[in-house]
Order: sequence, then C-alpha cells, then structure tokens
Amino acid sequence: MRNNKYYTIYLEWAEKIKSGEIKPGEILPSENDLTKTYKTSRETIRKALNLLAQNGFIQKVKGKGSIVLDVQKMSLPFSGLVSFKEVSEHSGMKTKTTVHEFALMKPNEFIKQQLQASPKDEVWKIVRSRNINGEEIILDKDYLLRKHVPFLSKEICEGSIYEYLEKKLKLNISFAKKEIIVEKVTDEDRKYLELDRFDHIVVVKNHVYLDDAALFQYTESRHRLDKFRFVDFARRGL
Amino acid sequence: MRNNKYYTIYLEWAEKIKSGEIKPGEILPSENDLTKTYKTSRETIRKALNLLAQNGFIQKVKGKGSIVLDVQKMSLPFSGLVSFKEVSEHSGMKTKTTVHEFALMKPNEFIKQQLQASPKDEVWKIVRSRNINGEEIILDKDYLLRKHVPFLSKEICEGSIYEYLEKKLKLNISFAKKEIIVEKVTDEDRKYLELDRFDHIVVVKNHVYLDDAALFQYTESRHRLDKFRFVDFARRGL
DNA sequence: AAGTGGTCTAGACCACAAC
DNA sequence: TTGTGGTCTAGACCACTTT
Repeated sequence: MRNNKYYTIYLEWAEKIKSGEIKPGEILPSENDLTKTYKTSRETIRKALNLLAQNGFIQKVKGKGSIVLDVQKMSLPFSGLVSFKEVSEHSGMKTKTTVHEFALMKPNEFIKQQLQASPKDEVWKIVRSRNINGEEIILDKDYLLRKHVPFLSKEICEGSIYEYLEKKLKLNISFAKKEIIVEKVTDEDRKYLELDRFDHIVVVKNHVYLDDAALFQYTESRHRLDKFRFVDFARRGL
Repeated sequence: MRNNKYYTIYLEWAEKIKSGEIKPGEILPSENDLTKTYKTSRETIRKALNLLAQNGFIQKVKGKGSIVLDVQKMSLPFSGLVSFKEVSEHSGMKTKTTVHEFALMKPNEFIKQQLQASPKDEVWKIVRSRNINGEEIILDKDYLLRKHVPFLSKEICEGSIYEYLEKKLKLNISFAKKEIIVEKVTDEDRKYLELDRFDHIVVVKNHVYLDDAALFQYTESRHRLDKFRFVDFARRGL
C-alpha cells in the first residue's frame, strides 16, 4: 500500500486494537520501547501513535502512556469519507444498486454553482438507488466533472464509482466538505424510494476534492429518516 | 493560551485565512521560507502546516506548496465538538436557554449503560431548551458524572456548562463519540419545543471524554428537523 | 537544475505521573 | 528518582513539480 515506516506501524496497531488483541483500557508499550522493537527513531513512532490518536484508537496521556480506547461500539463505517460500497461490504448487509439516470450533460445553474464549473464544462449525472435488505432506502445523486473523469459507463455506476476512480483512473480523492440537513421529500424521492408516509428525508451533501485541491464531484445522498445513521469521532480544539 | 511555537504559528495563519487576508487558491510561503521568518526548525513549521491541513485551511501538494482552501462557505461552527454557546456567539443569533430540569440522581439502567457508571455513582441530570430567534428549537438532555463534577447549579446551566467545566473546574474535555439519528417525537419534545406538526426529530447523541480517557458526560441534543444542520470537513484515509 | 513537500534520524530539554 | 509523552532542533535523503 504505502512504504512509509510510520504508516505500517500504524496499521499494525490499529489492527491489534480492532481485532481485540489489545483491549480497551490497556496501555501500549512506551514510545521508547517501540523505537527499540521497530529499530526506528522516536519521531517516527510518534507519527504512528498520533495517527492512532486522531482516528480514535488511543488516548495519549502525558506521564502515563497511550491508553487503548473502545473502538468496537463506534461502528466506524459511517464515519468520515466512505463510499456506499465500502460501508455495505464491512457491515455484511445484502445490498443492491439500481442506476436510474446516467447522462453527460451541460450543467444547469445549480450544478454550475456547486461544482464551480464554467459554462463549457461537461458533467456526468448519475442517479442511483440503494436497496438494503430488500428495501429501497437511499437515493444517490452524483455529479462529476468530465474534465477529471473522461469516461464513465452505466456498468461502472452499478458497482463502485470510487473504486473505478481510484484504481483505474488513479485519481486521488483527498478530502470532502460534508453537510447534513433534513429536507421535504420530493417527487423524485417518492419515485425511487419506499418512503411510506415519511414526508421528510435526510440529505447528506458532499463536495469532494482531489489531492491537488480541485473540486471534482458534488453528491447528494438522500436517506430515509428511519434508516439514517451517522457516527463520528471528534477531537476538541486541534 | 499555549506556549507552543507550532500552535502559535498555526493560529496566526488560520487567522490570516479566515479573515481573507490570504485568499483561496493562493500559495503559502514554502516551508523553508517559514523556517527563516520564524527562526525555527522545519519540523516545527510542518506541525503548524499539518494542523492547518487537518482543519481544512490548506491542502499540501508535493512539489508545489500549500494551497489555501475556501474556508468561508464551510460555516465551520457546527463542525466537530462545539458547545451551543460557542456556536450561537459566533453566528450572532439571538438565543436564550431555559432550564426545565436540574437534579442530582441515581442513574437508571439507560444512563448506567451510557455512562458506564457503577450503581453508587451519582449523576447530574439537566434538561434545557434553546430558543433561537424567538423559537424553541433544541432540547438538550445532559447527564454528567458527579465523580468528575462535584458541584453544579441551575445558574451555571443557564449559561455555558462547558465554560464552567473548563475554566473553573479545569477539566480538559478531549474527545467525543458522536452519533446522529432521527427519532419519533416524544411527549417531552412536544412539551418543551415548538414542533408544529413535525413528528420526527434529529437526535445528536454525544459521549464526551476527558483527557485521561475517562467518560464523564452523555448528552442528547434534539433538534427540530427544519432547523438542523451539521457540517464537517473530512480527510480520506489517514 | 532548482525548489517543493514527505520521510526519517539522533539527539536534547521539558512537564507530568508514578514509585 | 525514574519513566512517560510533548516540544524542538539541525541535519539528511527522497519523490515530485516547475523552470
């Protein structure tokens, strides 16, 4: 994956904590011990431990050591930036994706605004619904700038767009600005989802950026109220 | 505040970006330049820049430099761990807090579970509603372990509990596990909030931890659907 | 070729917790 | 007093972008 020393060490201990080999409340070996076992410098060990702390695996306490946190009940999957496919694979639910719209279009005013596109930019529009355990629950509306994604197909959209972008196109998705609000249900929502008598829907709006800070995708993920869940680990201040 | 060199540098550039003195798309001085202007080592500069990157102020690109991101439209306030008071002060809205319940109690089963409390722990229970621009919109239910908060008063709860905990009690709130879901409206919600004909409500559940990794507070923040908004900046992978 | 950020090293001194 | 994590330094080499 990466040939960073500190990242390998991070993965190794993240795995030990996730698997339960090390239990919440226990203390990791000290930084000095770790420099010896890994034959590396202390700053490198500290980079690995800081990653663990940032991601909610440990809490570092001055004078004491690195305390393992309870990461089990976090059900991390929905946190941060993850694609539907990654989530569903981890959670072991039966899922199915249906593509309802797939087109290359000129951006309308709304999309031009969201993607900061120029009038001559072309945009892929994809509308998909997600079936989880037999119910149509999520409606995903994706808009991608053709500038960054020259080719796309309906078949790719039935799988994971992200996998295609990262593995085939070697695009590096780097960060996203996310907004969660609740909106009134639209006709489109009712058309593709099983909404019963719900008249509101949770909308997750995402602006996604590449590693050169270029905005390349705008996504609206529309979730039925009763099935929506978002979990997050947040450190205060810095 | 802190006498870290890297944190001071971070604050300085965060301010320059927030104020618009440096505009989105511009490039920061190189790390080598910054070591000279601050007469410090490169690793220290890098700590400051990494903080800026983590918090969505810049994007670092190898071979190019640190690109300033558009932080304006993020309306950061609701991101991560922030108290109601901090949010309302930044946004300049007229807000008012009403304390409906204030008591020291033995934890029931639910609270015992949420706070991982022993039967002999005592718990502060506070129920407050938040009035924003003349409407009762948010219902906050707080449970704090007396173990960590020996004294509390109704007056303190009318202001900011967090300010009291951090400034007076010198508690260091360090991180939180947050969960956002939608629930059916309860009688209690209707009693204290102006819910019109909404029959669902957005619930933000928070488990809050001190810097020694001790869980000390469980909070449910219940928001009227139409007024709820959550924004987040998320980096992919590490 | 020159400049940029990314990784890594081997030391140093400090504040804090435990013994 | 000893061990812990937190900060800081001055150097090194690398991969990448720009000129």
